Amino acid sequence: MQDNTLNFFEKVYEVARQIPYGRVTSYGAIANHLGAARSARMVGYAMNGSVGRDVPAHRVVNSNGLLTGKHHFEGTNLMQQLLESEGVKVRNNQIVDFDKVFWDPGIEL
DNA sequence: CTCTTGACTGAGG
DNA sequence: GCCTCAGCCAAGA
Repeated sequence: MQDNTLNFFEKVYEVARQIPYGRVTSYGAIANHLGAARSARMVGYAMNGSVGRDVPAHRVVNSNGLLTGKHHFEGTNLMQQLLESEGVKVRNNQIVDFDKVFWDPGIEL
């Protein structure tokens, strides 16, 4: 499905959608894989449109493993619940074993 | 075209 | 370890 008309947003969706169960990644990692390493903010920005798509935005966090985007979810801890539901432990809006659950699109892809 | 905003990141104190 | 500053790029008004 390599649509030649892949927009920046859609590219982000494609990668985020491939995040395996119980794994997470960072905006920079996705952006880097897209070739726009300096566009990590755009990745998060694109996630705003991820609602209504098959994009598990709750699996995407910042480089610190902090759930920066939890405010964009419905509840106050919905994002955390989703992660914990997948086996990802979260502590104070931050992923505990971030190094272990981290998923690098440039390595496993 | 110009300005603002933003779910980021890395470097410096 | 914590806080602050600057750079980065894309979309919307």
